[in-house]
Amino acid sequence: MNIREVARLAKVSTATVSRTINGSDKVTRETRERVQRAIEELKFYPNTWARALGSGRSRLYGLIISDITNPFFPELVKSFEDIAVRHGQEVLVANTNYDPARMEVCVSRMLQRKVDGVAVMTSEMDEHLITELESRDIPLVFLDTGAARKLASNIVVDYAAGLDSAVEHIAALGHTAIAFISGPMNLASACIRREAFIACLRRKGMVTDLLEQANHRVDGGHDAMARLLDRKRRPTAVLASNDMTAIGALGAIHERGLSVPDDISLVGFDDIQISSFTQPALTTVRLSREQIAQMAFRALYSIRQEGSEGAEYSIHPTLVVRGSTGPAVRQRPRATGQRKSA
Amino acid sequence: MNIREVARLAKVSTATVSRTINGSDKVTRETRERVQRAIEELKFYPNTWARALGSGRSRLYGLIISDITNPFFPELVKSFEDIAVRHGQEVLVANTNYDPARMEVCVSRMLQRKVDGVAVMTSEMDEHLITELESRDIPLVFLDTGAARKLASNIVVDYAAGLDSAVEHIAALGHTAIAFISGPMNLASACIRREAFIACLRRKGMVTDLLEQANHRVDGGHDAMARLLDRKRRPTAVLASNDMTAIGALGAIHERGLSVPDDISLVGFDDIQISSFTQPALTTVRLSREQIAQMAFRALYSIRQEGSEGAEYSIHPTLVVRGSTGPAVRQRPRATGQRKSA
DNA sequence: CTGTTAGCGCTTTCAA
DNA sequence: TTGAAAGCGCTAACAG
Repeated sequence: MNIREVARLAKVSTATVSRTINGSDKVTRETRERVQRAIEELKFYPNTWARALGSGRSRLYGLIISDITNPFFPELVKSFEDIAVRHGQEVLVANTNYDPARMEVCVSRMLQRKVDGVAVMTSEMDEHLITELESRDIPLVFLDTGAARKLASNIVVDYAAGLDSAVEHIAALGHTAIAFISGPMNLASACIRREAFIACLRRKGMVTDLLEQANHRVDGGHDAMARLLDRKRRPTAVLASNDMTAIGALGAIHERGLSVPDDISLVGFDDIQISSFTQPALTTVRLSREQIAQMAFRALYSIRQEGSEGAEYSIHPTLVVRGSTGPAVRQRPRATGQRKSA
Repeated sequence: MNIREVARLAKVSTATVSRTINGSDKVTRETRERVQRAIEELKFYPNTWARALGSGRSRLYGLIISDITNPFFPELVKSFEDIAVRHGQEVLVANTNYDPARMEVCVSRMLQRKVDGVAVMTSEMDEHLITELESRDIPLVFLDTGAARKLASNIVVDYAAGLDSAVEHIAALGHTAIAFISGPMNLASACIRREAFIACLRRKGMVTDLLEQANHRVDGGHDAMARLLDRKRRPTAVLASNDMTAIGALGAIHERGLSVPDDISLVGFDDIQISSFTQPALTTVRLSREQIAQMAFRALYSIRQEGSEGAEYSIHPTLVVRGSTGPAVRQRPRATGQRKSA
């Protein structure tokens, strides 16, 4: 069944059916209604492929992420999909699995499906693949990578502000021995967070020797925390580069029979779902995936549909105080009474 | 740029280019190579829609899930996508958000994109929408819903076997007061799990009065566990209908100052990622999403590409023993030494 | 083995 | 406002 059958039933030309489908205003209300009745009667769904072929737009956006099983991404994907569908577009999700080589496959998939734009929400990217996309006039949007160009926008996250608020919070609670467990140093965003932390502490005139590196996963956080606990100078507060790391750290602390936040305060970054369900719930810096998704979609949409140029967008993470942070003064006898601080 | 340009550069007809692209064996090695060189030189990516239009197959499979932010689904999606891409197919993911009304939108999206098959991995489905899909000869595969038909396969999970192994394990540890926190009773799979538990306990001649209902989310598990702990007859072991519920229960137990597994043993269901990272790590019944995804894809693929009929597939969950289960005899002095049982 | 050509279902000028 | 008809890029049947 196709547009011709609808046309026949409605006694109009295929062009008129097409116009009706596309909401053209050059169709009499009467004709439109007749066509619509025919469409419903035949339960006709226009073939999107044919539409794409004819019109040159696929109504499809590509979304490249690292790994959907990384808790950071599902919300992002969901929000992106939501907005896209609301705008009558579809989404093609592709995982790179943190593997630059797979990035190639992803890009080729996007190219074959002739997407109307690609949101690259990962850092495993290859400059030459990006060029590939750009040379085909495909609008792009990045997360914290590169600069805005003619057809490419960039969403920059103000990590520094996020880290600052976390350090402020911790410092206000009287902590001075503050540690940082970073992510892998080959990841740009992990470096930025680490640098922001160091800068912030320096500004406050604090020592910044309590640094450990991990891998942004639970196991890495666990091991890094164990190393911190083995130091002569132990931290009384620990910031982690992301929540997964913090959750690993939490486990390591518990294993030593220590308490959070009585013995050690802990702050994460991202605010993934499970962070509200740990024991205690994690104080963390929220990086709104919904906001990122919205910006990313708008960025692509405005370039592709509204002819705008690429722009720079910025996102400010915000501190979410929950149960894992408390005063540094645990020596006091009434320390246990200060457990709940959220 | 299109197939014609490639043809021109390679000095062959478009048909030959097409054949080369599709790996037809009726092309001389020499010609094929010439064409391939042209393709690379022009960085030509065949337009998938035109291909779909011409051939009648979109090389696109639909995957309908409840909610990508539910930890059960990401792995499923990823595995499905992996297999699909490996077979040169693409995947269109759609979330119903547990809302039968949104199921309609999902189905219509699938229809418009002319997918080659749909994996319906959720239970919010509407019989008439399924009919809609079936009437268009779209291969389907369900998870625990309906029976196999001409163009529809069904993957059935042997919940009973899974629950059995969990109860066996718990019983072997000497527990007799075993509770079950079920999922929402409007969810078919939740009912099956609950019934399987009851049946299993009956078979062992145990009382089955320790039942609570929750919602398959962390908060529900927490509250249900709290209610169990308020009972005169307290359970020494608790099985949860899914891991989220168990994680909520874990929190509730800790809040009362009780220990897992010393005071209460806990078993989950599903084996989602975080379950290995709770404190203690959760003993649970693993329902392999990878297996589900593989079966689902194979089911669709064999119907669509190999002309098979719909079939019934079955999956057996398996027990994963970790730290949250231990002997019921916590009165013994050496109880603490038995903490780690994984 | 290769080329010619008629579609696939829809969009979009261009006329009417 | 509507219709006729020429593509969009590719596939596949048919001819050679």
